[in-house]
Amino acid sequence: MFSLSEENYLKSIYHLEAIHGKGISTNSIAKKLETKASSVTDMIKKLAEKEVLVYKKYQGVSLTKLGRKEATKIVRKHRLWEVFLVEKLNFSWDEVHDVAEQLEHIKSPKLIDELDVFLGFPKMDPHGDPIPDKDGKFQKIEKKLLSTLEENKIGICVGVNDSSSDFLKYLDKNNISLGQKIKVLSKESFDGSSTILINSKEITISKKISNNIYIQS
Amino acid sequence: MFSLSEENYLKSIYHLEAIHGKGISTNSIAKKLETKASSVTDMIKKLAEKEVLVYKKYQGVSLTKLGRKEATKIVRKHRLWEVFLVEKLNFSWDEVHDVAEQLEHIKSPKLIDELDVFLGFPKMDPHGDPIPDKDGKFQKIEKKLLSTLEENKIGICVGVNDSSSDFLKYLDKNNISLGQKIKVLSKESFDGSSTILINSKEITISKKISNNIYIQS
DNA sequence: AAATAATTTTAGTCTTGTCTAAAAAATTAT
DNA sequence: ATAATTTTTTAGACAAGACTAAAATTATTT
Repeated sequence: MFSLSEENYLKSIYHLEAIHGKGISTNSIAKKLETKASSVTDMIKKLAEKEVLVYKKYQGVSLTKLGRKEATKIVRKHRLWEVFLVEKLNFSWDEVHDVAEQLEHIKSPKLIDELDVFLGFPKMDPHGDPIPDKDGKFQKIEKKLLSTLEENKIGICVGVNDSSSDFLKYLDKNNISLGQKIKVLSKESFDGSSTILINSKEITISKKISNNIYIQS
Repeated sequence: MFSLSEENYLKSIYHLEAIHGKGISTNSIAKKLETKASSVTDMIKKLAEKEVLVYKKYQGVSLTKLGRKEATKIVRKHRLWEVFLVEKLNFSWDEVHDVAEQLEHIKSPKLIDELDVFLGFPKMDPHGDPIPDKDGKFQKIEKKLLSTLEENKIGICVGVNDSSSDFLKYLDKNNISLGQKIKVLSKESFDGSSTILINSKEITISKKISNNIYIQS
C-alpha cells in the first residue's frame, strides 16, 4: 500500500517519463511536485526500497514494471473521476483537476471499477487524454499537434497538451472544445502564429496555442 | 481548514454528543477513534485553540457552534457519498462505510453540492440516517425502536441504529431493508425476544436485534 | 585540464500525529 | 474520610515527510 505522498511521486515520475524517457532527475521531480530536491532524494530512496523504481545516486530514477503499474492505476482513477465530474456534476474542464487530484487517492477495490461501469467505460477524459482500462491498457489515439497541420487542412480537436485552467479558459472563450472542427486558413512563418476557422469564425492563435492543441485529421 | 485527523475527531465528538450530550470524555473519544487517551488530549487542545470545541482539563469537551457546523458538513458529505455508492455504483449498505469514510474528506466547495443535486437532494442515507442540507438543517424523522412496538402492531423499517457490516448482513439475510413492513406477532418477556412477520415469513429476533432497528408506525 | 556552475546528496531540524510511561486529578469503595 | 481505582494529563520519544545549509558529485566553461 502506498501513502498519499508516495502516490504523488509515482504519478509525477510516470508523467515525466512519458515526456523525457527513463532517468528522471531529482530536480525535475522536485519542480513538478513543488518541493525541494532534498525531499525528493529522501522519498525516492523509500520508493526504491519498495521496488517501484530503480535509483542510483546522482543518476536519476526510472520506474520498474511494478511502479508503472501503480502509476497507471492512479492515472486511471484521476481520469475516470474527471469524466464523472464533467459528465455528471456539471464541472467544466478547467475545474476538474484539483478535485480529481484528491479523488485519485481514494482506496477501494470496488469503487473505481464500478465508476467505470457507471460512466460506460469511457476511453478518454475531458482533456482528450486516454483512460487505461482495468488491466492498465491504453487505447492508442491517433493525434498530432495543431501546429503541424498544413494550410487549408481540417482537423478535429481531440485533446490538449496543457490542462492548466488558464489555457482551458482561453479555449472556452474561443469555442474550442473536444470534437470541434478546426481549419487552418494561414500560417505566419515569422512567429508561427496561424489563423484558423472555428464555427465559421476566424481567429488568430499563437504558436504556443497551436502547440498545445491535439487534432485528428 | 481542518486536517484529516482533525475532521475525524470532530465527527467522532459530534456523534458522541448525539448520544451522551455535552461533556465528552477523553476516553470515549479514544475508544471511538481506536487511539490512546493521551493522543486525544493533544488533539483536543489543538481543536480548542481553533475554537471548534471547549475544553477544560479533566472536564471533557463540548463542540462549539462552529465545531458543530464543521462536523455537520462532514456528516453531510459522508451520507451523500453513501447514497451515491448504493444508488449509482451498486454498493450494498454494508459495503459503503469504509469508502464514504475516505470520500467525506474530499475538499471542494462545488463537489458536494453538485453531488446533492445529482442525487436529487436525498433526505436520508442507505441506513435511514438523515442527511443535513446545504445549511446544515436536518429533516426530523419520526422513528422509534422496533423493540418498543407492541404485539400485533405494524411498522415500517426506516433506519438502523447499528451500521456494522455484520448487523447489516444479518438484516439482508432476513429480508429486512428500509421500507420493509414488519409486524410484531409476539414478544417474550423473559429475554425480550420477539417473533415478527416479514414478507409473510415468521422469524424470531433477539432483543439486541429489535433494539437496533428503527421503525415508523 | 582546471575552474566554475549546477545538481544531488547528506546531516540535522521541524511539524503533525501518534505512542508509552509516569504523574496528577477525579471517582469509587471501604 | 481515607484508600484504592480509574481517568486524564504531562513528559519524552518516534515515524513520516518536509525543509535549510553544507558537502559531494557531475556538468559546463574557459
